[in-house]
Amino acid sequence: MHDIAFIRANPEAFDAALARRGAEPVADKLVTLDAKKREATTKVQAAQSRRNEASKAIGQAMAQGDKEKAEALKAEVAEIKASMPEWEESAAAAGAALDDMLARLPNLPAEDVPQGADEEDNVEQHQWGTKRQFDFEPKEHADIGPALGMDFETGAKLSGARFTFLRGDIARLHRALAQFMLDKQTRENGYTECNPPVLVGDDAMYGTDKLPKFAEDSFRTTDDRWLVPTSEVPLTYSVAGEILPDLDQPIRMTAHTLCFRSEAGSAGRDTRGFIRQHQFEKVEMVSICRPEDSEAEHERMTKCAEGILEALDLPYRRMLLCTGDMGFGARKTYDLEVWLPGQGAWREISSCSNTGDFQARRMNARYRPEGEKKTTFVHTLNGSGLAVGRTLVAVMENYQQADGSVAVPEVLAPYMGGVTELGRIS
RNA sequence: GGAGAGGUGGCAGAGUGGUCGAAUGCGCUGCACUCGAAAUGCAGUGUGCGGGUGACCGUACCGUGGGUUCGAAUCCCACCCUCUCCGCCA
Repeated sequence: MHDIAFIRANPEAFDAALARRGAEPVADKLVTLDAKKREATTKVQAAQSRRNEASKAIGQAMAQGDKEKAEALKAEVAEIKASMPEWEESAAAAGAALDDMLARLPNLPAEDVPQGADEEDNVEQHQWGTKRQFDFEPKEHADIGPALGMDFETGAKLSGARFTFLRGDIARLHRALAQFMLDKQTRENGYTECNPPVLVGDDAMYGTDKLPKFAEDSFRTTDDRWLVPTSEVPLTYSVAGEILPDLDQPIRMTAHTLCFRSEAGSAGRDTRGFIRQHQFEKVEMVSICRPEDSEAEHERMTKCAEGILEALDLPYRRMLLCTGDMGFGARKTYDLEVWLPGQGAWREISSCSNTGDFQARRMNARYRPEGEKKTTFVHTLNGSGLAVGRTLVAVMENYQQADGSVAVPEVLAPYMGGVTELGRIS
């Protein structure tokens, strides 16, 4: 959500920033609606003021037993009241139109976000690790998976396309990855472990900018709740409506949850394999911080995600997303792309975004700076640390061996109960 | 799911149609007293929106949304949430 006061004061700058994302200029329309709303509101308030005054006078007149005066005042109030609905409706209509427009506008990109149309224009920041050399032709995870217990057919039998049934040590490895990530985020990176609901109401989805634009990308329950597309939603929304006392330290939360996405716009993309599922697991990081701290926090968060890949010895590169590839609510995003030798491609495994005060405005999350009377909107950040399913894919492809087995990364040993390699099951 | 009770300011808690944005207590902030602290006294202490350079003014908000009324924290309706008991249940 954007600050209408800012747009009113800087219409050209607003449109220019929006244009970087390929959006049409709207400041003019917004300012007009805003003026309309405020004009009507002022009229309503003036009428209310007169009504309140007269009503008090009626009370006094009644107390003094002056019925005549009271009746005269009542007539006056009736007249005032008659003029109110028109302006009330006008104010409400303009306000609703304004809110609706604002709610559908994406966040403005930060200044250092490169201009671009799509992922082709993202800018690589750095690479880490060395791509493994294989003395055989490395396979894609979807080809080695079935023999190891990654059962796409049973997933499809149960639930349709984009569902997978894991069985045996590969299921355990999947669990081990999640445990490992969560432990690292909590023990080393200072995030508080959370276990939030994954069914949430409209407010939580709206506040974290998943609604109204992306309703068709999420699953809805029959009792009008939403299956979260990411635990960013419950973690971030946990501070909605709050006025936080101080934020000397950012509030850092992490959770390992199921995530659900209908993948409505992705027909035909990544239909094979475990990359794009309707249901997947993710360890999420969320930070709530002061505006002046959010840039540093964004860098820190991205490093926390990178730390997981480094511990697993998975080569990756960090991409700074261009204006055309950034998500709706982000003002700046880093994607981490892991190297998949089977596919011979870099694939997104984490996305860390600074949304600035965009979500905070929607969900009214503020804090009071030390010694100040005014409240300020917080900044919110979210990042994957990491997508568990995709990390499993990366481990499979990077740690595969000539016989189709997969070695277990050393750091996962404490979680694997002595299993050092995934072999064929039965 | 059934029955009952209840949702008021940071917290506790009064208020059941008229200067109520709301008593009182606690907490917090400032000032006074003190060498300092405690105790005490005095003053202040919610949020949004609109207007004004500003002191400030107006307006809305007592779970949420409607309604009745000249006037609603207070009456009516619907919904949400919490608590107690019963039922069911991992």
